[in-house]
Amino acid sequence: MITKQKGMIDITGETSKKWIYLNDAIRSVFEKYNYEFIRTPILEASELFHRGVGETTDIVTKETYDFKDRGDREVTLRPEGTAGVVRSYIENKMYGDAIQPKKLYYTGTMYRYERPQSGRLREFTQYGCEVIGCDDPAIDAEVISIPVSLFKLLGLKNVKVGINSLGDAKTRNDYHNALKEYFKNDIKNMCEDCQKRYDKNPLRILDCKVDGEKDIIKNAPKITDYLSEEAKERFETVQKYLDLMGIEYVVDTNIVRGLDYYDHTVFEVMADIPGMGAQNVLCGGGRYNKLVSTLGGPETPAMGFGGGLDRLLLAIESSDIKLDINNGIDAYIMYVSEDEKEYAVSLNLALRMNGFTSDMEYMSRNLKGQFKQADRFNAKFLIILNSEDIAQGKVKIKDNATKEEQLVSEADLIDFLDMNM
RNA sequence: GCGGAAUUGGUGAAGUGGUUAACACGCCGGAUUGUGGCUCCGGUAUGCGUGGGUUCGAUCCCCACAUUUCGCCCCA
Repeated sequence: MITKQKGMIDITGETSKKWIYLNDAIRSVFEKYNYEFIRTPILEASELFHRGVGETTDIVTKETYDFKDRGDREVTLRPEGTAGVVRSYIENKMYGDAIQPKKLYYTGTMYRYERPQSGRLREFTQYGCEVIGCDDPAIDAEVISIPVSLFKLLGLKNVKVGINSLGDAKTRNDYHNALKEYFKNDIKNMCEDCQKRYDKNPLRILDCKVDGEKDIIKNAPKITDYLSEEAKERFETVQKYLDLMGIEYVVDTNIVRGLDYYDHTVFEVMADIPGMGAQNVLCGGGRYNKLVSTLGGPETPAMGFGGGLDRLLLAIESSDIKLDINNGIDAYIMYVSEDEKEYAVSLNLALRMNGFTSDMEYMSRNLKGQFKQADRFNAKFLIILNSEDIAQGKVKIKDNATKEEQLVSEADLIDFLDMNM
């Protein structure tokens, strides 16, 4: 048997209904925020991610699906959404568009070669947005509010927003050095991972799961102490707008994010939901004012976020949230004889062309079986064909809730269904 | 990439080195000769993750691989 690839999933049955519902909900929220849909390729030049996401990030060094195509081009399956959108922004010269800032949203599959577990797949679906061409802190707050609105509308509780500011490049550099200085003498007593992080990314030491509770980490310098006056004021303004929108958040100076391009505001939304395991970050994002120029475009500030659709679905399911999924068809057509079946075939099409959701028997079941099938489809009306009725130009319709039956003439059938739907 | 656990039919699952691998749900049929959802009865076909090995014989023992899952790393 040929099986699916590791870390990739089939979405079927009940799950696929939830999947579509979530996609609709996401689209609807972005449209209310006046974002424009953008679709970019899944396959991009490898260089885009190396330059964009960062040469030293884990995502690029050990998680990308890199390969050469038949034309010997170095290509990569996108591990995240932002780089491709920014590439498109530059390539299509969107900085010249009349409408600014560009507010773009996307959904699509992303690929990371990781060891899969619950909530972490090799092929996963992300939704997200990018606001390019605007440095207003109110945009930071708007972007943060999007997933918060989405989760609220879906009925998700126990979600926490954490925000932080990474400042500009100088701030990060100063802080980086300050941390190294601070941990210099004690790093040898800390866990193996921390020792690796010390060289690679000392910020990561701060949210270590092994040493995280030790005083040495708790008393470490905080990045907010290294922010310039402007950066600090900017961060406070973002918080002011969040307060004005009534969005609850905590300032968590340990939020770092794994992509190199972030500066100033960064944020995460965590699900505090049992059964979510270690993969409890539902979405994350931040400002990236240098990325557009890094990728060869004009100096252009930008802000965005990405969220995991698969994780959102997990969160919905483990929170026992009932989504308002439209289950059930309008009519199920039942019959026994061949001439009734012939009538059923044309009636079925007529119903569909008139806007009803309908289906009919195809498995040659007996009537009892057809009733069961109709119940499985949650049919509102059962149309039970009978040669004698048909001969008189009538069909029998049974309301599957009230069990009332009545004969309706062929000509009145559509009107009857319209009135009773 | 590192460490642990798991893998029996459509589903949930018992079980054993040896003729037909429980039980339950589901599904199909019958009682009910064209009106069901209760009940009773019957049926349910390439079933023991895949490939090797040990053995007279393997679903059960051994090895490898695959997939899933939990944790780490990291992240959505």
